[in-house]
Amino acid sequence: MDVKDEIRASGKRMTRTRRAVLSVLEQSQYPLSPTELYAQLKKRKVAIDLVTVYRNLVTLKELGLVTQLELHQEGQVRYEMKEGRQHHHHIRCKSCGRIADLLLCPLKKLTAVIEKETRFVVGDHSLEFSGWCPRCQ
Amino acid sequence: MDVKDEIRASGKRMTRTRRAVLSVLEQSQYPLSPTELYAQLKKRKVAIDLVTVYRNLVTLKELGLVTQLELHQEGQVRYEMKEGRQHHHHIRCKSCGRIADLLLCPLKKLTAVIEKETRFVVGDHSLEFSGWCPRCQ
DNA sequence: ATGGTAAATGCCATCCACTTGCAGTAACGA
DNA sequence: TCGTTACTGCAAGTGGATGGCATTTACCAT
Repeated sequence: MDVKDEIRASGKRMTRTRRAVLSVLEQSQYPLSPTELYAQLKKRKVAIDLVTVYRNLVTLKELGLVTQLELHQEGQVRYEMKEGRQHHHHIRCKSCGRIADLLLCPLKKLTAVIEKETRFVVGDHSLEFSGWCPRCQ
Repeated sequence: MDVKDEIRASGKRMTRTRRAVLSVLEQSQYPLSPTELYAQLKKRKVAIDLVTVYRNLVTLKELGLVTQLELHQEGQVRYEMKEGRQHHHHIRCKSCGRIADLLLCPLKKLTAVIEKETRFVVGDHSLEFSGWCPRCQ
């Protein structure tokens, strides 16, 4: 089942703009904010409104095709394709803003501890680091 | 060196509003957003502007007296007193928004691994969980 | 191939967290 | 008590994100 079928299966449609949004996300090396994504689309001469970018991101997130993340102190949200990638986290450079993937997740065993400690049922977690990238050190 | 002295030592002043902001933060059981803090102050009949709350929080953070945190998907920032409390994280209820402390931090040993993997120099990290609190399960 | 219907879009206005400018006020050391 | 300057309050401005609504368009049934 490819992306188009997944979209159709939920009663959504594969539109010109949605295709463009997916295409930019697929080709990006790092998670994009709605504004950055919009700028990329403009650069490619795609006619689209920023509002439509936002709405498409919401839809794609609901469908589980993209992951939404918030990086510490950035004050904006970012999206990346989920597509086969396994659960991971990020580190962001405090100086230039560059974002890199971390392939580790140290939290798998932690849920039980937290549930015992707090009596919460644990859902998601969010973990990210900031620091200084090789170029900015 | 008490709080007032720390403030004075940096050339700042201990004003009526700053005292009130500190007092509310000290008595809160959980981290407060600027708006919540403002509401608390109003309830106590403190004459203060929301802008002043924001500016005081910036100052207190710069002085290292309070910690700023952002909880996943909340779209706002929160502050809590640092005052002797050790490094910790939080869990937030997806249903009612209640926030609880986690006394653990599993990341102490992780810095070296990340620095090797990414060649970043690691600064801070941010970790929080969301889930369902006892009352909302 | 075409027409109907509901999803999707674009444009507009709005919301909300947060910031900035500036003139007036007040903390506090001299 | 006085002078310096940090601080405050009010007003206006930013920027990310959302909501309303008329129009367009995807796509399935015919």
